[in-house]
Amino acid sequence: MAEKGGLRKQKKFQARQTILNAAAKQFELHGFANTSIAGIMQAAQLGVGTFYNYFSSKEEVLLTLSKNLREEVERNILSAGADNQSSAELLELCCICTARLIDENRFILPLFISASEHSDKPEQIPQSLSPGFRELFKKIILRGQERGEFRDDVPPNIISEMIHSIYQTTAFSKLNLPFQENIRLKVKILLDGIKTR
Amino acid sequence: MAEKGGLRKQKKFQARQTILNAAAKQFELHGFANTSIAGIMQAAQLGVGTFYNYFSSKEEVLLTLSKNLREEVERNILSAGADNQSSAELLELCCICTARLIDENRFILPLFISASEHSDKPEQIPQSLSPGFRELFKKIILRGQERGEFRDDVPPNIISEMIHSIYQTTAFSKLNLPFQENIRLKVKILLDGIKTR
Amino acid sequence: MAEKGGLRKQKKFQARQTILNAAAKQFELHGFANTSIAGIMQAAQLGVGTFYNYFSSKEEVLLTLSKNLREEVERNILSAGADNQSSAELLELCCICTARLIDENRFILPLFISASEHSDKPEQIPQSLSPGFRELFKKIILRGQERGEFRDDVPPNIISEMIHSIYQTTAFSKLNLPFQENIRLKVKILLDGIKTR
Amino acid sequence: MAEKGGLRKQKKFQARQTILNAAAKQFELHGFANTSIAGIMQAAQLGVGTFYNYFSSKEEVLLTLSKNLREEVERNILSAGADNQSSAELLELCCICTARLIDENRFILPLFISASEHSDKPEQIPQSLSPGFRELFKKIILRGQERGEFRDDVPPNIISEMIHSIYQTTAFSKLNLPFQENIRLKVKILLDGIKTR
DNA sequence: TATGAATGAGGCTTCATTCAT
DNA sequence: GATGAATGAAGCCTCATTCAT
Repeated sequence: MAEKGGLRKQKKFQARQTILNAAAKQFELHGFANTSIAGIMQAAQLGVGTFYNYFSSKEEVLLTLSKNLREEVERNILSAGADNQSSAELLELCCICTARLIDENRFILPLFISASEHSDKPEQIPQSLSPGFRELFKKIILRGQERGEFRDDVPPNIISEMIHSIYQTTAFSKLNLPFQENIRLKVKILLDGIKTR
Repeated sequence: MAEKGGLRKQKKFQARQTILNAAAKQFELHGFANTSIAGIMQAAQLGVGTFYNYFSSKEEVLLTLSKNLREEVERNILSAGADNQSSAELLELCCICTARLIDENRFILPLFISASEHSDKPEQIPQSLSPGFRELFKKIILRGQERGEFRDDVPPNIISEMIHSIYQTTAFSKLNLPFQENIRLKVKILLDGIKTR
Repeated sequence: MAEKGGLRKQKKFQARQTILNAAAKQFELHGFANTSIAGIMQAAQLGVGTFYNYFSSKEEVLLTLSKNLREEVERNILSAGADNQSSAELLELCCICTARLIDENRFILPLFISASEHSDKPEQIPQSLSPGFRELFKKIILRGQERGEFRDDVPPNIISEMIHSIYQTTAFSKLNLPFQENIRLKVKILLDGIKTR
Repeated sequence: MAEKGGLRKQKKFQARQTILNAAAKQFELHGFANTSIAGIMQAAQLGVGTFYNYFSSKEEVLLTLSKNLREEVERNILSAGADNQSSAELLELCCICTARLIDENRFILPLFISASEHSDKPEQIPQSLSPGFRELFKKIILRGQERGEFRDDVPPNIISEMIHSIYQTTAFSKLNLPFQENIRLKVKILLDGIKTR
């Protein structure tokens, strides 16, 4: 009985996952606005109606996708932190680690940047990937400022926003440079810009 | 007869302008994707059909709006340049000037960033506001590198892309800080990050 | 004064003619349904509004064009008739003469055939070019029947309708045969079919 | 499950049929160009959107209607042929049989004749009903010419085109004569015109 | 009389959402 | 729970027609 329930739950979970994957794919291929629920479900090889057994809107799918990614990013970043490093080293480490994760899930980033513009229900869409991992950056920056490693004439929020912006726009970069390398260079400039001299 | 033609032309120009203004307003309020042509024309207090006497699509309106702004930005930046300044001063000046212009036309920036994602006809929408003013930034950066004022271990393209990113994302900033001040702080960090020590 | 009035009248007549010509051209190029009044007036190099100074609808233009052609057809046919010919010879002559005229104004024929199907106001469109020249054919057929030259077990109306049909459909013929020759052959069959043996 | 699928499919087929019938009716009543999709669906007592579950355009409906009829015409004609008849008898039989079928489906004929003129997408509309049944006529004519029953100074193509034209235009006849009788008389003339004496 | 900008009705099409099976 | 046909709101666009100049 429990087994059966478990199986059922698993099956349900499977369909949900199938939809999420199909949606991610379609979003990546055609963009959020140009992806219809019918399109997602066709890609998922499931009936249209099934969508509503799991989600109530396209926005919710996006939300879920982003939450998943965000959680993974955070998990990775948290596991990377160590205490005996300089704040600059720590921040660089975090930035590079984040770059790698984003690079492996590029499709989601553009979505976050612009999805709120696309949707009829912008209020349902978080402004960015940041909640969580932005916090982490801020914590490191604060640490650096407290230790006198980073300048403190600029609010930490500004700095973390600037890091954030690097990720957002580099995802669209037309320069002939790998994403992670591009990020690395920009982070170098930023770090030099905030280190106390 | 010429008078008559002139009057007509003037009125036509006015209507066009009315539509552009209404569109800008609506785009700003609801985003590009969520703005309908009917909505624009209602805001313009004109019939729906009139729209098509002036533009063939929403995309064309966006294009026009952006071209107008871009031209103004360029005009302003070009007139701002002086020769006896340090490259850092020059770059800062340009950045601040640009910030001011964008601040006064905020509606257009988000559009440029993400409009291509919104539209069924992305090919008709330029990727960003940059052509022109990005070039200017690059020129100043190069000048700085040649004079030994700026580090040259990072390609100028990367730096100008970074500047660009600052504008793009600051437009969405949720921080409790005026746009221009926000930009100013970030530019300060960036400048300190690229100045040779 | 009279001169002036005449001149004015002439000018008015000219504009009207310009519109008719432009309309004929556009009808020929794009078909009746796919031709807009704006399109006609653009081809005529005249303002849209001017159209309504001369016609009240596209249908009326078609009507006028057809009337003009019909009148020319009739004029030609009437001038061709002679009395000492056999009815068969006369009918053949008329058919060939008509073929020539239609061949020189091909554009109008397709219109007549299908225009009534296209229009919102079918009642305003004559079913065919026939009124007038169909009458003429009927007269010749009757003459032939009275003289015993043509079979009389078939109503003249049927025969003239059959002649009519030859013109209508041959205009669309995909066969590799000149229009007039094609008509000639069909008329030969028809004549042999109605001659008394 | 299979039952369910079957039931669904059946219902779907029914809806499709309903739309086709409604469309045929509307086409017949108002002509192809003057029939709107909304009109069709209103006649079908179905929602407008439902149309697009079955067809992608009015043109496709027409195409389907015509294909159906053509297939029926061909089926009937083919089953009518016998071998021991004279070519004239055979041709007459075919003509009358065709007349009957067309008479029972009058709406479709006018469409085929002129639909290409009506539509924005003429390339999608076959030029006429003929492919198939025109070929059949040609075959009979050739047979007659080879056996010396029909004149051979006129190409078979011309003759079959002439037959074709009879159907096309008789459909519009204003004469006070039943369609099939009208056709019969014309075919008599034609047969007498092509029989060798 | 000539003009052409303004208009809105009307057609087409898409798609999120519902609901009966 | 899975399905997919049905739906109609909503957007896009065209175009005949009007009217002020």
